[in-house]
Amino acid sequence: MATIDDVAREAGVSISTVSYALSGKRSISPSTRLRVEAAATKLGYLPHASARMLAANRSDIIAVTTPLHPDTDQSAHMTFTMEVTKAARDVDYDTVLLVHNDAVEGMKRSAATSLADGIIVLDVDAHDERAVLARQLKCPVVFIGIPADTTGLVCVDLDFEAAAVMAIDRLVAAGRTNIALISHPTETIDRESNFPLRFLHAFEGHAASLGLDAITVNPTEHRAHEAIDAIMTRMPNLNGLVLNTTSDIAGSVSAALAEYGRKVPTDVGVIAAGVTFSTHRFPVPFDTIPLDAHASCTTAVAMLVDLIENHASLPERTLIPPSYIEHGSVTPATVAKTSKAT
Amino acid sequence: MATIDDVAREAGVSISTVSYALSGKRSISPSTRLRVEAAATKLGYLPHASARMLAANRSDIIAVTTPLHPDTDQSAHMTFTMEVTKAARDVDYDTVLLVHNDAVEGMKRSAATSLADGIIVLDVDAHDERAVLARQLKCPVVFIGIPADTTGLVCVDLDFEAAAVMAIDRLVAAGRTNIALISHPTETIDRESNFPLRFLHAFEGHAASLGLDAITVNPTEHRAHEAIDAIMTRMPNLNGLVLNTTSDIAGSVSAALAEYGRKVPTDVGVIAAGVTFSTHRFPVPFDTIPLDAHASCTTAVAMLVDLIENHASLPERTLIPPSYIEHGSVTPATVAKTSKAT
DNA sequence: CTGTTAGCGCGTTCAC
DNA sequence: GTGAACGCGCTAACAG
Repeated sequence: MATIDDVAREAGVSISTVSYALSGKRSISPSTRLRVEAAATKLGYLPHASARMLAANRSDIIAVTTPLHPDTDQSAHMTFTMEVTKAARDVDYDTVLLVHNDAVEGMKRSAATSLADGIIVLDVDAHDERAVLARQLKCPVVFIGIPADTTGLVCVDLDFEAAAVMAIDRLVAAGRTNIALISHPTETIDRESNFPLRFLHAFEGHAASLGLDAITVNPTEHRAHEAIDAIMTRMPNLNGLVLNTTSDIAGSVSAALAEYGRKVPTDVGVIAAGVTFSTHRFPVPFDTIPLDAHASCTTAVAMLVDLIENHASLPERTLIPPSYIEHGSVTPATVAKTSKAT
Repeated sequence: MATIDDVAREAGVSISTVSYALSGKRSISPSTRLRVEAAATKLGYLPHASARMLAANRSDIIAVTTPLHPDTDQSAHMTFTMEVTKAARDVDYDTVLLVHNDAVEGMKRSAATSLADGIIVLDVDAHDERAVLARQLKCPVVFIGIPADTTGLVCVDLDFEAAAVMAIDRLVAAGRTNIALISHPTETIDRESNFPLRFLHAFEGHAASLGLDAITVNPTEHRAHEAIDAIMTRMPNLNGLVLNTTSDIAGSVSAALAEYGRKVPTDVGVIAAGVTFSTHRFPVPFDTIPLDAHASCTTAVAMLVDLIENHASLPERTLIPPSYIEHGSVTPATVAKTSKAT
């Protein structure tokens, strides 16, 4: 409501003095600054958003594209969108949402009209059309997720490869060398969503390099039973299980194992890796290597702001090192019932 | 990149002619309009967002506040946020997200800086601080959800009372008069989230008016077993069940009933009412009276735009009539095993 | 170094 | 169909 004019009048100074006093872009004597600040507070002055955008040639808005694939976990999208928004607010940016069929058109529009200063891309496919677009836009873009070709892009993600290695190493360290992976449903893999494949390949590669004959399964259902059936058939002496899959499937793993008389963690050590959901509410909580939305989004936003404000030159790929959260679902195979490992 | 100046020069007309030709706010002779349009297309002209906002004194942006209560269903939030965004795009508005602790401050900021033309409020509590704020803001606000006091507000929601009545009537029509309601977890009720209470009260009121001694349960867990235990103890001859609860609980109802040897729909007819989730993936899909995010959000956005563009005077409460989707979980009690009802 | 004056950014819209 | 005055804040250039 109040304009910079009102504040200037109230403080008895010129408009530009108000601007400088409030932005701090030039030094102003303490006395006048205080008067200006007092006037601004008194009048509840906040600069008109569009006027500031036009004059400063910046909107302080970040656009977020979140395509909604029917198979992907809605709550995971929500988490990332919210985390980006919170991270953006922490550095004084707002976020506009560019949804699904509007994603590509929205990116163009946002860049062409200078609606947003930069763009965050979520839920990235291996071959994502938004990657092609990002290369032609002069508007800064940061991807959360890694497409197949990262040339000329800036991408942030959990180091899924390291997470897969960490999961195997933890199980092996606990003496569990008959290991299986339940990966994502086939429909997700088929879409070439990028991280399930990265995890799967790293898992198989690391297992092979250790001489383990680990097996992997991609379920078609939304519960674990089918996957566990397949695993138990091929590997009856299973004692380590890695879950890089949906919460529906992970949540029913304990029940599916129980049908074979196998318990977690005594018979089978279980690690959920590269997942956004928490296993707190599961019958048995699992050790988790989280796909930490907070970390990814905070990093991505910080990088985008660096691009916007400093025209920074950033690496194509920034991989966030995995962390390990223990919940007691991986105990040493031989002394499982007696004590914790040393 | 291209400005209105470039288009004017390219088309050989004045700036204002370009503006009128493209906005359609005044009639322009077809020949010049075509030249202007051709020039605009050729140059890929789109008006600079902040310039248009400043000149038109409208941002074509709608703010959406979505506080994140730890107990509420993330995917439900996602659904509503996305539906609002899609509905807004359909009428040429973008959406900015105002998140959680930022919700109240964000509403003030958005209104004071004219960042957004209007505000949509999601996840409304019975006593929501945002209702108080909305009354002082001159910025149009529409609530999706109904707070206790709607004076001076504009609110949209499913008619939960009608949904409760519909659920009971359906069960009664199928000859199922021993009816129980599984309501939301106590933590949600305690927060006075508004709709679970509205549903609960309508359920109890309608049951009483029909002379049924229906019972209601508020679970504390995230699965149905506890609730079913409580119901079966008090009403061993249960034959109708209404679910106005979370997807976790609804999803385990069939299993919990099975522990008492009761099957759906032969022994117990089940209706999920006022819920956002789908029961497609449940072991037995349930008849559903959906809390249709699409309908609510489309209506809310249409009303908000009406407020913004026409300063419309709208009713405090707009209740969306419930609809009923059959999945075969309510069959007549006496002929359940033989045929469908007539 | 502090404060002021003046022009700019880009569309919209009113008056001619 | 056109010229020009806005809308509001930022900032370079200038003066004290």
